[in-house]
Amino acid sequence: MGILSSKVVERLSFYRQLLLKYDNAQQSHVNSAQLSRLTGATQETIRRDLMLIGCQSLNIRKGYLVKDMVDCINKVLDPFELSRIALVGDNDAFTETLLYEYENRHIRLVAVFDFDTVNEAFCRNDMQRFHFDELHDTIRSLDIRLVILNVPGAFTCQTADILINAGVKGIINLSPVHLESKAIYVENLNIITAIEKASYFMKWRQYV
Amino acid sequence: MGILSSKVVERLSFYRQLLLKYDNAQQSHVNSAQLSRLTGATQETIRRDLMLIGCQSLNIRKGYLVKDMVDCINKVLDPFELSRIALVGDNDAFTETLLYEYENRHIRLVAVFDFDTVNEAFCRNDMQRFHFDELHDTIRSLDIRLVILNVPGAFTCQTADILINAGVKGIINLSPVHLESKAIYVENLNIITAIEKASYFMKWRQYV
DNA sequence: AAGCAACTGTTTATTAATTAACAGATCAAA
DNA sequence: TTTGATCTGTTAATTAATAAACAGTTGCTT
Repeated sequence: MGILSSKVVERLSFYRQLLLKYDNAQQSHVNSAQLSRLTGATQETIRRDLMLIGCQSLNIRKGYLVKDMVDCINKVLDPFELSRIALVGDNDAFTETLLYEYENRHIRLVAVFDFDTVNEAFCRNDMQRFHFDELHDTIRSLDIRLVILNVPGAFTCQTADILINAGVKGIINLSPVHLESKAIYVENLNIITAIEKASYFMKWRQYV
Repeated sequence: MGILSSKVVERLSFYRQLLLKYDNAQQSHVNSAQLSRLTGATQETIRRDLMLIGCQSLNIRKGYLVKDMVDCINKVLDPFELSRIALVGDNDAFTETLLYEYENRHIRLVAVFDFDTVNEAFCRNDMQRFHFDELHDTIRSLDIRLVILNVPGAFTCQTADILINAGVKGIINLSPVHLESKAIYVENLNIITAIEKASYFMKWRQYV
């Protein structure tokens, strides 16, 4: 199977997030119409996405088996081995999410870097807190490849340099300064752009 | 001029963020090749975007006048009147960004809601801190239409309900539970999806 | 003032993504 | 066992987005 497009990967991630809740609710099957209602994607898009990853319905009248679909998506999205990630610039909501809500055995938050002292509320033996000063050395010694960067824009570039220099290969950049790199993978989630986009479409669609 | 596509709006926001730094650096002109290098978009895409909003180069040999381009983008992206926004679930980096880095006279952070007590570091007379208990009443009395939702997934839906009920017309959802609404504008910036996407492409592009 | 170089503005072509359409398979009910 | 409703899997059509191509204009240089 070849590489999938960015949009397909996004949707697969989204389907799985929904299905994991479904699974807990003892719903054994799901069809494309139901998924369409939950996701906003059309039925055809969903079936096509599943076709691309070789996920087939075994019971054509009831739709897809939730467990099967999750397994198929797991095979595509989960890294081969444990991926240790770090959060640079604290955010209680993210920390809580990554530690307690995101139960993916293949991806785990192992370090949080901040200026502040330790926040006792979020301490586990498999997750440690560090001061910014320890950034380079800790990233290197823990062999962290993927980092969520959540610092004010004034620190974005210098922090990114430290990270790349310490061996990081992917940055999810939540800071308001756009990062661009050919050497590593960068995903910019720019809050300023999000606000301006929201304002624009709220104006046009006359929600306001 | 008609409504622009989501991608064009995103790029315009991005161009402006770059140009505002350019402007400070006393660079009077910029051409599409330079912008292309900074943004990753092709020259043609950039020229086409600018054409769409009626932004023209007055000096065809030097490229676009930075000031003019910013003015053109302002006209398209900035709301007619002051847009008061709120941050629900604190995040020091975002608060700092929105208060001190994002100097847009048309969009202003006026309220932060959190469980914690006041963080003295971020207090200004035009921005106030509130407890979650005050969410509904404060949103309504301050007439806030756009909110950044930054809470753990367990609280996403109930908080969104309160917000919508209080008159909010747009939510930028940073929590790990997808929101979908036909009544209001929703922009999901899902950190779980971002992580899974990054892992996927890092694997395929062999950055790891 | 003539010629050249640089960069835009716009049209046309190409590629990507989404939606529509429908044949085929299978389960359920009568 | 037959009929029919339902939902998939896949191909074809449409739409959206990007990239290429190039004519046209202007300023700079000689």
